[in-house]
Amino acid sequence: MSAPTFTTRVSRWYQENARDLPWRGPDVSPWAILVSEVMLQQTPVVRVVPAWQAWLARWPEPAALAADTPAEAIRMWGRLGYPRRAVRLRECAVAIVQRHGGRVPDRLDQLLALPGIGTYTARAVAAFAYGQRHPVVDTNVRRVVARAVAGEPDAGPVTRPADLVATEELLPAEPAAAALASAAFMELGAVVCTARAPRCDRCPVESVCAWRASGQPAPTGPTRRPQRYAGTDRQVRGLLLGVLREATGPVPRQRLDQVWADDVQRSRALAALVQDGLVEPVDDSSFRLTGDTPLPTP
DNA sequence: AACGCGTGGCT
DNA sequence: TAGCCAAGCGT
Repeated sequence: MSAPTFTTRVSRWYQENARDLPWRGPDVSPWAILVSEVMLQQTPVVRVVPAWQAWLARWPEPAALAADTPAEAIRMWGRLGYPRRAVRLRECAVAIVQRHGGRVPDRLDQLLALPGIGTYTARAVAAFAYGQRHPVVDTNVRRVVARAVAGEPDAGPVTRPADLVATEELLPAEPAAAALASAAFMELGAVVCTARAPRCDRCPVESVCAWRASGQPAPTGPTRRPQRYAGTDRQVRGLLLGVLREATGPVPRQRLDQVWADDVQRSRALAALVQDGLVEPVDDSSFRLTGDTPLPTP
């Protein structure tokens, strides 16, 4: 398999089969793309679409979000999960205003320095919002490259420098074509070369896939320990936050006490929410989302 | 470097 | 049914 063949096939497949996702439109701002990338960190596309539209209708540019409270960001985040992302996204907007005059930066190092923006998201914004030639490597791309190029059933759990190098070698020289290829690799991993049940009969590179050629071996070695949820602090945090999100004023501690019986665990979870900037005490007996203000009396 | 961090749909 | 999983990041 040559890289041009592989990349050309996947790119052509993408141009004919890409899902019509709203952040892929022609007039989508860098800020809107950044917001989509943060929301898509560990949250499925179908749940992100409506949240993204509502978020941008309310905060069409970074300065608007920066001027609002963390509490409103947490509420708008809804049930996308990992609500620390909402707080960081607002902090990101503040940093964009302070450091970059309210415009999303186009330099990789400046993007990486923003809160909540890591290796993947920085490269995704640079490529998809600004058309730069950078390898954009997420879990889908790692899996596609591991299978099709290396012949391995799956990639490692984290992005390593070697993954960036391997993906960079697949990119066309021309920046716009490289960005399109990155989107195409991600799409292929998301809808065809999936983790559980790959649809090889619909794959544009089945005939050149190293994993397919070697008989599609199953993964060996230690499988990653599955993430538990029931009974964890995360579940308790979610329950506490659910109450605070719905509240219109300070929430008495007694009401929070009702969401979880174990005092030690509940207190630990609440303290962690405070530590993470999601929640703050109002006085010695009540709490609210950070910066929340009571509804004005009509 | 492994772990903590939400949520809901799918098999 | 109860895991398993989904465009990661920060520590």
